[in-house]
Amino acid sequence: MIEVRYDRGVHLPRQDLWLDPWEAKRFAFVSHAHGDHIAPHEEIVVSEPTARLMQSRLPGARAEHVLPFGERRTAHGLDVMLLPAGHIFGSAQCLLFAGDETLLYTGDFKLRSGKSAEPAQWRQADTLIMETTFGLPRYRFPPTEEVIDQMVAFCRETIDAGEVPVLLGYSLGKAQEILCSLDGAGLTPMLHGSVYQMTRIYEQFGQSFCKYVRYNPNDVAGKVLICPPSANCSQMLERIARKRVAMISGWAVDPSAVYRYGVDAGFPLSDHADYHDLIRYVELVQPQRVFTLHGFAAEFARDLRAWGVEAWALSEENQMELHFGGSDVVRRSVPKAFGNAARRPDHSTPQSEFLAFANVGEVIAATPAKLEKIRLLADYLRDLASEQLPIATLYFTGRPFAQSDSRTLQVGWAVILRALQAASNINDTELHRIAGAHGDAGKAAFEVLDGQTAPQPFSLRESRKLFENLYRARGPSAKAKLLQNRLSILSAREGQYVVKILTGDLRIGLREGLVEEAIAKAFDVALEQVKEANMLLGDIGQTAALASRHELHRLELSLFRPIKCMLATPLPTAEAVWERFAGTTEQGDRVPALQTRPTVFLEDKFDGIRAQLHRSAQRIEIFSRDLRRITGQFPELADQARHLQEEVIIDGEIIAFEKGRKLTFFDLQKRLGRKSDGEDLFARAAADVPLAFVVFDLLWLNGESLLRIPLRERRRHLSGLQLPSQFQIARVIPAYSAAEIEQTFQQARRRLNEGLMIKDPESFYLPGSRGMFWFKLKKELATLDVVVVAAEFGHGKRNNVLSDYTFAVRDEATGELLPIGKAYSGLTDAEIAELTEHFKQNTVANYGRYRTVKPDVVLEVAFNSIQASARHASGLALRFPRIKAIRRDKNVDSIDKLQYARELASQRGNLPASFGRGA
DNA sequence: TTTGGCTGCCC
DNA sequence: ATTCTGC
DNA sequence: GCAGAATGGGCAGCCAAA
Repeated sequence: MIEVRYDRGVHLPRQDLWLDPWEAKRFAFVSHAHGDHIAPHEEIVVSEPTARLMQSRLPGARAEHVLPFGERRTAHGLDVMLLPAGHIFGSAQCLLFAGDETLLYTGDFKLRSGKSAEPAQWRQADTLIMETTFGLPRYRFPPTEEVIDQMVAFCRETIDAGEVPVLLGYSLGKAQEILCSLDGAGLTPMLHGSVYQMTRIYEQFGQSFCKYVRYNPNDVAGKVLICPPSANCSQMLERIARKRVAMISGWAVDPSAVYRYGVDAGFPLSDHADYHDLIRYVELVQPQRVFTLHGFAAEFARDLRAWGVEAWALSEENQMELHFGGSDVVRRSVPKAFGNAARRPDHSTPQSEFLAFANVGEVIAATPAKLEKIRLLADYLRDLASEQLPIATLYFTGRPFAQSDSRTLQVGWAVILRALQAASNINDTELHRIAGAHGDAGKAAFEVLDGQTAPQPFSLRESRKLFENLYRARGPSAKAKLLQNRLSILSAREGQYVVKILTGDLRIGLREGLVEEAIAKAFDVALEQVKEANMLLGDIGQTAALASRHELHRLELSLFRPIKCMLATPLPTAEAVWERFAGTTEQGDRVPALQTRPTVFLEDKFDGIRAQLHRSAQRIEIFSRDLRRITGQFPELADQARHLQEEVIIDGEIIAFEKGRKLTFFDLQKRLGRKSDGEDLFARAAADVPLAFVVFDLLWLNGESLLRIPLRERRRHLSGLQLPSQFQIARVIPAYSAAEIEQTFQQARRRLNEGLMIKDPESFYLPGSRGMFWFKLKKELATLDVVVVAAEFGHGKRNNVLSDYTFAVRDEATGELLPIGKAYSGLTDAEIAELTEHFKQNTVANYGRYRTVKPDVVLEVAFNSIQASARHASGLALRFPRIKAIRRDKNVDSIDKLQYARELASQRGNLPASFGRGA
């Protein structure tokens, strides 16, 4: 019999024919236009409509065997016939004649006749390879007319109730089927942009639809909105206050689908065969053996075997008993072919996956438009095979390992430079000239390596291996050696991207946030779902993998999976804070109507480490702000948490704390990076720097998430907890005016705390969001007038400007100018440009990227605290220094004196300026 | 054995 | 941490 | 308003040079 294999697509090795392969192949049959895997194939067999659909958005030459339906033809030496598959417009099955044997491959198919696809046909075949997305008996779709009637009724009822019906269905195929179904119902469909585009393409090919309009946010009333599933929970839909959302999908026969998709209703209108039709199809084709693909392939094959038909599941994914078919995922989205030139590898090193990755990075770097970046990345990710997808996705966040992976490489600039030098054989001065000239490790790597290496193909899997080996190697020398060995056999572009990942900074104007958006776009899933999954997994690669299989919904918030912190937006004054609340009150939706004045919750802002503690009866973990597990750093707190009565996730701040003695962040820091191996640390650390856990939020209580109840309620639950002695609840003070906020801020400062947190009592806990519900008020301690004594070129886009200034105060005793800190932040690009010019003309000594300058530019520098330090010659250093202003009115004779800075430093707790100089 | 440089992680 | 900038 | 880029001080741990 015809040999059939599976390796990310069905392969017939004797015929050297691939059926819907995921990756570029020499010769392949492409069943329908959902596929985005077409472009790279060298030679394809397709139906005419599919070819035309492809041609319309994938111009360019490739060898195509365009075959009519129902006629036996020869293509590439093979004897084949295409039959309509009924899935979407143009979808085809492939019947292969090999000697006196036949094989029928269905692709995605359905038996019921749809309104926008050719009805399916069939022939007897010896081997049947069939798509079995809905291969469980419970997937039995009701009669189509019945479903359509229900759907129309849903739309009518929704409109009659003054709400907007929203129907979710894939842009290509399903949406047009919906559109046809609404024909004659007296409803006006309004199409989401992507649906609109697809529909227009259908029309170009002669399909006609009922009257519809394009999405217009101001005119949704009375219309039926048709959107792709990804639009659910999107901003576009959020804006429509009164709506009812329905998912149009075969999965809707499952009653839980409504909850899983987060919609109001579901209608099982499917482009796939249901269980009954799958069985019927096997009866029609009368095969001697069956191979099943996608969805419940293993289950369906088992059922067939029970009926006496020889049947086996083909793809490995099927063994996992998914609820969602892989085929739906991988092939659903429609590709954009433009801008893919980058994916064409350099011909010098063909087949290098890593080069393809790097080239995509280059194209993304080249466009400033965010949406374009997202699109480019989505196109790349969508094409990747399941093994490559998680790796490349991770790299686009600039990480060699997942965020939840605690491994660190210990490879920095020094190691990279050493490896670059050895790999390229250039001399030290030349290396430093190049490194200096760019101020960007990646660019320097490119220039250093260009033409100096003997590139070999580098797969993504090998790249992962490289990072793992770099981790394992002990010591900078060993790491540099390892890196050198690899760099010497990479192209310059690949070397550049290896270095970019090592430095943790791709600098292509795209980071985790946009990578999440790209995942959502690539696999047509909701952005919110991607973000939540990424947070819970702590692994964007895995997130992408799950998204590609539409399995994100399986992830749930749970104990010991850290939640991203809710963050606060900084504001400079109490008035500015109050405006945010008072301002929204007038529009009237944030604060309950019964209150005449808005209430805000005030808490002291503690200067410690943000921490999230998860506690069950069996286990306790503490996570840092970046979701790193830091339980080992605070053993006594973890130990005490056992005495809590409940299962909780609490959010708070770990501070250095001892009764009667003010401890600072500085004290706390001494405990921070400590290695925890053994009980001795327990006693020693605790004795050194005693701790307290100040709790200000409760996110989980006895099996239930509290994220989506108001802060007010969460606080109420929190106050009911019995806390161990080293835990304390942050005091909340309600306030009703800017004056009260200011007064409480001053009190917080007197309590030696950093400042004030101002929170909306009605707000939910929004993980990872720095929204308009939490604010922080933190004023500068004081400002110093200082003079710039040295300037440096910056990095990245500040490569060619002197953006980084070292500044000094005057030591009265000796008359010297003593450096006290550095800063760039606070100046606009224009000011930096101006100062660059000035310092270039007033350079005292030029050391390349660093130069001392004539001390004549006076800056007003703000900071939050000042303390003794060996970092600068003044013996003092500033915390959070930033430039307040260029004091053009001052000269070097009127800058602040060292003595004054010392006084500030010596004040207890660095009280605010008003307590110091009396200003 | 001490010290300085490097790295990562807190703010 | 802080701040600015482009989308 | 958000995401990204570019920048600050200071600690502990680790390795390699002194």
